[in-house]
Amino acid sequence: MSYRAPRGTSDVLPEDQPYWRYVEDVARGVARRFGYGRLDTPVFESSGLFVRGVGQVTDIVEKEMYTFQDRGGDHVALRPEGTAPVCRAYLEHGMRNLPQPVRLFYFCPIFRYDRPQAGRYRQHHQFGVEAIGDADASVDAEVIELAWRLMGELGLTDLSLLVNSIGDAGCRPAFLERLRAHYSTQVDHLCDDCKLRLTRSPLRLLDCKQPACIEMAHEAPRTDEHLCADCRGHWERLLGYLRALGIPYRVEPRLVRGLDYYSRTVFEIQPPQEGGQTNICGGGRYDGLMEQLEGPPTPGIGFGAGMERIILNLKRQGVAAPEAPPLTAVVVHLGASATERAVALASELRNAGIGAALAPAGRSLRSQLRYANSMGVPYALILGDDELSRGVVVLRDMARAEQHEAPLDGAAAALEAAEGG
RNA sequence: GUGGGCGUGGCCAAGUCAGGUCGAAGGCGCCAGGUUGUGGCCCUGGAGAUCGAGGGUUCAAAUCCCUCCGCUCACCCCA
Repeated sequence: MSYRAPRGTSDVLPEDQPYWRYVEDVARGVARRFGYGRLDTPVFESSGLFVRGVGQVTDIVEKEMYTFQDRGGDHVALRPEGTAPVCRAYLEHGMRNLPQPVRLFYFCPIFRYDRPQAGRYRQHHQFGVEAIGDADASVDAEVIELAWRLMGELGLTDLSLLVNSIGDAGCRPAFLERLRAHYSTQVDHLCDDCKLRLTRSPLRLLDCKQPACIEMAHEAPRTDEHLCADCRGHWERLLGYLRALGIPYRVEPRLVRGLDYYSRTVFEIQPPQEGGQTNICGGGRYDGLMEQLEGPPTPGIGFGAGMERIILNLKRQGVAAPEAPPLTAVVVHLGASATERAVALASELRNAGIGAALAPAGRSLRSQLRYANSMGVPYALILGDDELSRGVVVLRDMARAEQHEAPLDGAAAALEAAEGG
C-alpha cells in the first residue's frame, strides 16, 4: 500500500460516525442550554498569534506547532490550541461591545507535532467553550459546571474533577521565587527536565512525574497557600459555588498546566483508567491573554475537551452511541425495463423522505436479497418485469419473511403504512 | 527528542525460537452457485498475499544477519 493517512492522523469511518455525532449532539445541546453560541475560526492563523498567546517557551510553541510560510511569505501555523483564535476573533469583531460575558463554543481540529500514542494524535479534535469579559468566580463555576454536565450527559462515570488556583500576575512572581528557592537547595536530585524547568517554567516543577521530583513537590510551597488577597477571595468563592452546585471536586495543588496564559483557576477532568491519556478536558482562566494579543484588558475562562479521548472512554465504559437510522428499503430489480423503473422508484422513495437504495444491478434475486439482508433494512421492494407489467411491486417484510403486492405508484405510501403498522 | 513491542490477503491470524514438507493454514468479510424469481443458518466454489522494504548468509529464507520504513505502547507534553 503506497499512501496512508499521515502519522498521527486517522480516518473516521462510517462505523465510528455514530460516536462523533453523539458527542457533538450532546455537547451542542449542553452549550446551547448554557447560552453559548458557536464560533468557527480558521484552521490556520498567523504563527505570531500562538507565539504571543500561548507563550514562547511552551512545548506547544517550541516543538509542536505545524508552521510554514505560505506562498506570499506569511508565517502561519495550523491551530495548535483553541483559545487564542477565539480571543483573536473576539477582538477582531469588537465583541466587547456585546453584553459581557460573551459565551462561545467551538468544535475544531487541533494540530500538534508529537509522537502519537494511545489517545494522542497529531491531528485531534476538541470541543471547547470560552466565556469572555467577566472576571467573576461565578463564571469559572459556570464553565466548570458546563464541562462536568457534558461528561455526565454523555454517560461517562467515575470521573475526577481536579481544580487549582495558580495565582495571577500580581502574586505569582513571588510564589515562583519561593518555588525556586525550595528546589534550588536540592538541584542534584532533580531530573534533567526539571533542571531546565527551574529557570524556564518553574510552575511545571510541581507536576513532574519522576519519583524524586514528586518527593520534592510534596514539600514544595503550595500554589493555593500563596495567593494574594484577591486571588484567594476568587478561589474561595469558586469552591463555594462548586459546593453549592454539588459538583465533587478535588483540590490538586500540583495541577499547573502547560500554557502560559493561565491565571487563577485551572482545572482538568480525568477518566478513571490509567495508561496514557490522563485528561479528557482541561481549561482555566486567562485574564492576561487579551493584552498579550494587543487587546484591552479582558478576562476570560474556558476549556477544551478532546473528542477522541471522550470517545475512547465512552467505548471503554461500554456507552453505546445511538446509531444513525439505516436505510428503510432496498429496491430489488430483475430485467432491464424493471431496472429502469426501479431507479425511478428508489428516487421517489427518497423524495418521500424514505431511505432507499438500489440493490446492485445484474445480480440474481437471491443475491440482491442477500444484499438487502446485509444492509439490515426492514423492507425489500421487489420489481420484476411481471410486476412492472401489472403496475405493482412486491413489498417484503424482511424480519417477518412476509410479502404482499402494493401499487407501484403507491409504493411510498405502502411502505409508510407498513412501517406504521 | 528517548525507550520497549510489533509488521503474513480488506480485518483477525497459524507458521518465525530449532531454515527445506509454506507452490503460506484457519476464521471473518467479499463474489458466485446450491435448478424454474426470494435473504438470514448451512453447504460448495472463487477472487484476494511482491510473508513491511532493500541488502546479506545458504543448495534452500516468511523463518537467520544488517540497514531502512511503518505501526504501536510508554516517557515527555497535552485534549
